[in-house]
Amino acid sequence: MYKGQVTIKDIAKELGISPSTVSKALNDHPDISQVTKKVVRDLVEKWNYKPDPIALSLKSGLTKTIGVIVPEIVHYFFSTVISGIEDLAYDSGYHVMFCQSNETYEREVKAVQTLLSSRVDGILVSITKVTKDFGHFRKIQDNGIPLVFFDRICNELDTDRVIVDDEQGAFDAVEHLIKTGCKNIVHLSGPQNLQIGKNRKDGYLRALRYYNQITDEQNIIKCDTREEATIIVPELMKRTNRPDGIFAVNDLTAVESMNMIKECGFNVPKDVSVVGFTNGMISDITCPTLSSVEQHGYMIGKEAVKLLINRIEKKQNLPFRTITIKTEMVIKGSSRNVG
Amino acid sequence: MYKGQVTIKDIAKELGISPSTVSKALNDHPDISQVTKKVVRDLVEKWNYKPDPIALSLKSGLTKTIGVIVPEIVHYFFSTVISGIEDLAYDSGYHVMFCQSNETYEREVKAVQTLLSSRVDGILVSITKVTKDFGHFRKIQDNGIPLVFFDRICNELDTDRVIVDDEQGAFDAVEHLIKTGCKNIVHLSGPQNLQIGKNRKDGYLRALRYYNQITDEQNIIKCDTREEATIIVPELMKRTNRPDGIFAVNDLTAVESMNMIKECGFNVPKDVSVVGFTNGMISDITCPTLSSVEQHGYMIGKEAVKLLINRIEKKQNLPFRTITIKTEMVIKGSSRNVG
DNA sequence: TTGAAAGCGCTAACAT
DNA sequence: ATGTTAGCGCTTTCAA
Repeated sequence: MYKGQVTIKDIAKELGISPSTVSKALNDHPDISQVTKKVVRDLVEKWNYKPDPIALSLKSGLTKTIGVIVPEIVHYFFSTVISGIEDLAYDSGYHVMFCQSNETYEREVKAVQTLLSSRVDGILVSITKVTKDFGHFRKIQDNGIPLVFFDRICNELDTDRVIVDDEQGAFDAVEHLIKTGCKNIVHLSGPQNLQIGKNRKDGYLRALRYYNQITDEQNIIKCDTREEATIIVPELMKRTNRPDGIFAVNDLTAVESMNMIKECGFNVPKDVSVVGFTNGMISDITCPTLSSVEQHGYMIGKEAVKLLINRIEKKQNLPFRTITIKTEMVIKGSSRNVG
Repeated sequence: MYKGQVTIKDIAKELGISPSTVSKALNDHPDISQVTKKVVRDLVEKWNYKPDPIALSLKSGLTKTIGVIVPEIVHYFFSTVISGIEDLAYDSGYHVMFCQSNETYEREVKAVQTLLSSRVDGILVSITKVTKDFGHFRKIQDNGIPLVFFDRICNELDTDRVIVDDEQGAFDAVEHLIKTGCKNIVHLSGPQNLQIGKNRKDGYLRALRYYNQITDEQNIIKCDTREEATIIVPELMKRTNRPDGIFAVNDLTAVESMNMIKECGFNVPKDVSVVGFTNGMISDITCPTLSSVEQHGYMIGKEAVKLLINRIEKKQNLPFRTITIKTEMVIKGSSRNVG
């Protein structure tokens, strides 16, 4: 406690009443007379008394804090989700504690321990690309702490979830490529242990089938980082059946693909159209600008918090819910325009 | 408190000893016998007892939490700083609570209140572009809470600080431009109420003078966002004394400048060299890649936490320190190579 | 060597 | 309408 911090006792002593009367007055308890309430409130105002949240927590067992675990905040998508989380959480009277897993399993486990040990009231998680064991998340549930997954979810646990309509988003992206003339579309895919990786691939495949294009396993390549794109895309461009469209699982991979295509002497979008996923800041600053699937990260963050706080504050065992956020195909310069 | 959470009382009861003995045993108090300590530790292990941080906080008055206020985490620089903060803080047994000011004064004030009301042990701040009144920060100090500014500092308050050697970084950038043949270098500057804006301008001017180039007020233009660059750079390119070099106050402005230059029909770096500041992720994915000044955000975060924790844990009134982090000119594709 | 009791700031059941 | 008391989980004198 910081020196000089006013407590309920100080107020009580000054007013010559008991601490509990002060407490009740502040909580607008019906027992307390209007005059007393007024006197108390005035002094509270004057002395700028603020209840100690620590003491409150000790009494209630609640910390009014929610924990968040994300892979990396450098990614535009996660930073927008975090903004959504922050805004709604603070508006709802909750604090937020962040941990980055840095895409490693060990850090993710450690983050869970950290949040658990600081007694957060609930936890929001987007898992790493490499998480295959979910024991640490089960521990959260065993502790009776509400858990909500967003974007990169875990299917093995019963929880609330907020997901992006990845399958439809991917379908829309590939449909756009097909409608603008692409006949040989490659999908640079994410890891298939992540649901989002699978769903985006499924959307890609559904679009090809829907428009009677041939699906070819050779056209689905695991490639979801800049580094991988640097190696893989030049190889693609050397194929005899060179792709005329690329649907990448994220913006960064898409952008690096564009760069590689240009470096190989081809034009984007004339020779090859490229579409990314996220519609982040970088998609606006490349040349050409990158057509991409908007994910509405801010809204995902808000919905996830809403679900979590609801779970924290209602005692009843509500059934688990999964909220799906619609995507939006944003056409920019890296894909040919219709017509 | 979550149901089933083991307390010191449970341990005591099971072992038929008193809670205070358990407490002392766990804190390795010399009074307690080795046998008792062993027995206590074994049961603690077995029952997975963890002391309640809330109770600890109430006793000690310390929350082992530090608060951080940054303008926006979507910016690469701030997200790297945050990573540094997080890593060192957690390793030192502290939790971290983030707030974004979104570059507005109101949000910044609110963030201070939020952190103060959650009783953090210390606060780390990088101020907004528009902050001109510092009463909210003074309040932090009045509460006796250690405060450390980083990057965007406040000069009106006596505090510890971690800053980037912006002046030298800017000097290096402009020196590089001069040495590679630029004769008419424009500086797209940041707001001059921020020390970093001033320092980068000063470094720009010092380099020009050092190399006997003419300094011209017309060549210093307040422009530190993509939007501004979209308007300002095309105008620059229409000047009769068209610039052959641009030193931008940040990467995003630099990148947008490159795009505008290209759109006006000129080549980067042949006609105009461009250098940014931050050396963030985007500087690697543009064409050409962006030459930029590396700021070492991760290290800034670590140093800031070090300073803060030191201040929190030492009772003595140490003199305030300012740590300066060296920058590094990273030459890439947007500036001509020497020779 | 161990235990009893008080207290951190607050609330709430139970007096008065 | 107001006060007393106990207790949240833990530490820390002080007493045994």
